[in-house]
Amino acid sequence: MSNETVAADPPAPSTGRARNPRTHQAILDATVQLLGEVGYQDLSIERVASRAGVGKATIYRWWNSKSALVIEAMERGLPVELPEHTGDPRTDLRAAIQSAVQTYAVGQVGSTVPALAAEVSRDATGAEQLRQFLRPRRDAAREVLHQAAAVGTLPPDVDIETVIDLFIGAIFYRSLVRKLPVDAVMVEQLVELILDGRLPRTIP
Amino acid sequence: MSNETVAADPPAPSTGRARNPRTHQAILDATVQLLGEVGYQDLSIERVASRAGVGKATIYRWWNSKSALVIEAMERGLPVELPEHTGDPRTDLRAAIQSAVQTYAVGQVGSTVPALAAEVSRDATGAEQLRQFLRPRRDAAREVLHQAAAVGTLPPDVDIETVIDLFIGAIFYRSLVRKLPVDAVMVEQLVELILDGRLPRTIP
Amino acid sequence: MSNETVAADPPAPSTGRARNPRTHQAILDATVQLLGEVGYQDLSIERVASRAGVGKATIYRWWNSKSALVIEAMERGLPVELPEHTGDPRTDLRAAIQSAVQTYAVGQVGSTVPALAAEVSRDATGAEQLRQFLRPRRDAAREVLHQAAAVGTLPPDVDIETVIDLFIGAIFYRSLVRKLPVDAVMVEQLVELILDGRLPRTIP
Amino acid sequence: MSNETVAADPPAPSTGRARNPRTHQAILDATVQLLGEVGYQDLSIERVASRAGVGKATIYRWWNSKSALVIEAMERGLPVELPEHTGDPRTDLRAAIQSAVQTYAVGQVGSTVPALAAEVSRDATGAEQLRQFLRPRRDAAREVLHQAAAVGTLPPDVDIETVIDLFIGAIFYRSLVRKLPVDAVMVEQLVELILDGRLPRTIP
DNA sequence: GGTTAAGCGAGACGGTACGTCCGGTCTTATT
DNA sequence: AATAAGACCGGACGTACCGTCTCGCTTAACC
Repeated sequence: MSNETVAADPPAPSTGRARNPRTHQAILDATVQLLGEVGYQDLSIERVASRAGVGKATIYRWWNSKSALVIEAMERGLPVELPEHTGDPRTDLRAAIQSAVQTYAVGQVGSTVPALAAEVSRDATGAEQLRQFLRPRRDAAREVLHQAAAVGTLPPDVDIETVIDLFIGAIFYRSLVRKLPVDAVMVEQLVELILDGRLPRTIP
Repeated sequence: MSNETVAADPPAPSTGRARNPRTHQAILDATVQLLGEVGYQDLSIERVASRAGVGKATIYRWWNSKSALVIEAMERGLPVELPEHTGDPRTDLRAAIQSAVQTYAVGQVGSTVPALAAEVSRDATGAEQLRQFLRPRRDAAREVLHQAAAVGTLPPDVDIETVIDLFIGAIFYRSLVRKLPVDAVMVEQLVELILDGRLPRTIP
Repeated sequence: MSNETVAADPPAPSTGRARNPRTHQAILDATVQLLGEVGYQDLSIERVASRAGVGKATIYRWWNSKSALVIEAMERGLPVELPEHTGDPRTDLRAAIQSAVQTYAVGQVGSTVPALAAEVSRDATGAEQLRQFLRPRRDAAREVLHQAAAVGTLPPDVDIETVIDLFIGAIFYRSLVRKLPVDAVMVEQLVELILDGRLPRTIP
Repeated sequence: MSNETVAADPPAPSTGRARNPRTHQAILDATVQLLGEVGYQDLSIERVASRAGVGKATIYRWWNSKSALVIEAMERGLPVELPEHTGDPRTDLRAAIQSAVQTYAVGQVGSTVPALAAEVSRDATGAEQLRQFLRPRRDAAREVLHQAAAVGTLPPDVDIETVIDLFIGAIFYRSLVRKLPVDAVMVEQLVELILDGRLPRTIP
């Protein structure tokens, strides 16, 4: 269901020296480190190579762009944390939404996504890689909503993908575009919107 | 209501020659042109200067970054289109949402916003500029929702800003991050969610 | 009289598989081809290997430098053409000088020699290889001059090596350094200088 | 009579900031230094830039190849030493030949010339630059031989250019191609050849 | 209305990074 | 054991821009 790798590995070579796994891990590690230290914009292939003790050409051999490298590095180095499943729709949905807040409004991943989105805007392959990267982040939420629909907490024909876009989009947009904090109140507003159809209210 | 200029004008010159308006317009025009031709990523100050027939230093004198230049150019060159006000909440909200779709999912502006969001993530001044740029885009929606709350279509204590984040976020995220189209169905889903508390449903 | 091979053969293999003659010929052939197509400067080991269908390491195993490879390739692939011996000193000397013109001012070999000379300037082994490569080219001239001294056309104590340096040097320098053509007039001037002690004259 | 500059300066810019002479001197100085330290082959534009404290692009702006840079650096940094003129043909010719020995068989210039000759072999512009670089080195010799022809020591119709090629070629070829030393004996052999028509003899 | 400071074009400049090529060395599997 | 294939580190290539800095010219603003 999830992709194995995001990188566009060149056609499997039938002969020749095998790919050195240590080298590749070093590159991915260096990428994650630099992402945390200087951010996506100031991360250069040259610095990754130097940090990893690797030739630039080795990086270009296996990844054809900075975005492809960063996506794979984040996949392996910053895995999605899956909250436990209780079975109670409200509890589980709240956990899923809080997980999205963690991802987009707190962690390293979120602040990198706008740059990736911008970078792949003229690159169909990159766009697909980005989609595949985001997919597992949505899986937990999807499962929770499926469960809720199954037990009747949500209507059976609810459009789950759009519901997910609703709360991830709100968190993403408020945090990364408008640069405003996303607090517990907003999480609760989103939970109530989805489970109760109650629009967000201001606190009196 | 909106800011006059986004640029950080240098210290007021007590004497000497004044800023040449023709030069500035040429720079902004060239920026809008290049934004359409090559996109934000490949737009360089050097190309803008060359296209505008202007020295690079003149650009740096009046704008301290590419993002500041682009924001001002978009403000002046790609003004927000304001749909007319009918007084019917459903009609007006639908128009406001469609306007957001136009902005983020169709036009030149939307595809630039992720890049701006990424660029200003480490720059408080830039973040404020971006917020001010986005403000007028929200104003129409805010007014519609105020009106709806006034006539009782929405609860009086509805959190209008969060409602706006909800539908702009969903459109923005689906279109620009997930690179999926935003169609009329989704617009209707958003209208019904806000006015009827009805979660999005799949089409049977 | 001439060396058998210029290459620094690795330590004599006491056991194991022997050097593959087909492979070696393919390498030398590819080298001669590329020398003609792109010249010495742009000839790379990588291209030779690819053209010959051979691994780079195989080349490095048998030749320790590009110059060694090229020298051996030219020895085998572009052999010196020896003019027939008539016994008449003037005819034979003229033929020897014309042969030098062919070598240095017309063929593939000459234009490679400056590059080799430059390359081996800090490499004693390479210098010796270059000397050995050039030796057979001098042999014909030496024999002609010996014969002339024997029959009294030249003084018995003539310094034959220096005489050879004189005419080869003049041809080499004018053609390859000054990039000027070497014509029949100059050949005759050299013949008369050596046999008659007549300095070169301008044509009236 | 001599060229003013070898570099292919871009068309004189009528406007804009003036070329910084200190920067250019620093580049030429660094080139001469590195030429002495590592030789032409291992001299890279990158090292010159780093040594001179200069951006690579600045070098490429004014010189379009390594050879053009090196030629101009040698012209300015390793000027030809002119022996004094006595009026006696034999003395002056000996001095001119010894000067050629200094240049080609001892100094930094000579060992660089084969590399230059090789590099410009497919480049007409470079070939012309090399010719112009060599010209002043020949001027002293030319004047001496003109003088000798004027006073009757040489035939009036002597082909002076070819005579110069003869002795420079012999020195150049023996020293740089055959890697043999050029001693006082050879100088005397060349003087006697030219002034007396006496072929070189071996020392008994 | 003459003086003068600033605006301005052009572009030089030191840097950083780009993406590519090649040099030499080293595995790996094949022959 | 020699080889074809090719991964790998490192160094250099020539180019594009960055943001800053002169130049010399032009022109508006103040005396």
